[in-house]
Amino acid sequence: MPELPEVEIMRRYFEEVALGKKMVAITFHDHLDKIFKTNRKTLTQKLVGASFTETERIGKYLFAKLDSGGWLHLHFGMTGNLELFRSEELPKYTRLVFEFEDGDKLAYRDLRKFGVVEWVENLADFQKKQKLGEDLLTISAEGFQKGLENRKVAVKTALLDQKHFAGIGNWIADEMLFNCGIHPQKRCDQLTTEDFKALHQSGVEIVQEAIAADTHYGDFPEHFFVNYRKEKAQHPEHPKSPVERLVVGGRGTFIVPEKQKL
DNA sequence: TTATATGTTCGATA
DNA sequence: TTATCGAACATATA
Repeated sequence: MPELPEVEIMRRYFEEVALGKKMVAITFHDHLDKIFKTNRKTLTQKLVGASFTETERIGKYLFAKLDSGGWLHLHFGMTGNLELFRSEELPKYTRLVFEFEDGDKLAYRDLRKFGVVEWVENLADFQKKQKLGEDLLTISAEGFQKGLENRKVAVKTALLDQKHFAGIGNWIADEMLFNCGIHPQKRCDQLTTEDFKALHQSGVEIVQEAIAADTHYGDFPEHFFVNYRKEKAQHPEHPKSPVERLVVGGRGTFIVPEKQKL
């Protein structure tokens, strides 16, 4: 589910349902423990008895501050999300539950277990160590260009790299490249300043619109290219140029050949 | 049975 | 030392 817009939507949801409420227990439900980069014992010590006081988001990384010190970092991988519940039965694919004093329970769910839950002391240090760039919504057009212009890799591959600016994922990258009429395999260092400007603007617009529309995967504004993001789909503006699938940087990539040429 | 999936990391190679 | 590439991770669905 989660690229920048959906993580932002989850951040807002997290604020609504979890902020300011004391945790009375947390329970773990991943026998591999792969998700928990901080061990169970430490997580329990940090969380139980504490409350969340505020949230932050950088790209696809969500953080919630603890009144006991430090932050909880949540990453949702490819298939993670949050769900408030009160029933005895766990929501499907629940890996961690936060139990609050008012009886609410918040499930961290993640089918494929590519997500991460961990405690971090300090956000700036974490960002540095993780080589996590500035959020796409706040980086300047110049900063955006700087992160890309000298790279020799395919532009799509560079857009997915989180180290210069953070938040773009596979469908947003395709959406931006379609909007700008740029072929995903074009090398970064072949692009013009106009291209970089257009990509930056397009990225910000897509993300803002997706957030405003409260978009979840499979539920996008009608004019988004992602709705035609499958092999042989016919985009209304390009009826004679059916959508083609390529693999770029190991990721499935969709283009309208007539509009995006190498 | 094979291919694909919204993300990131790690080891090999240049 | 840095940049790039491809495989790997775990699970479901078509």
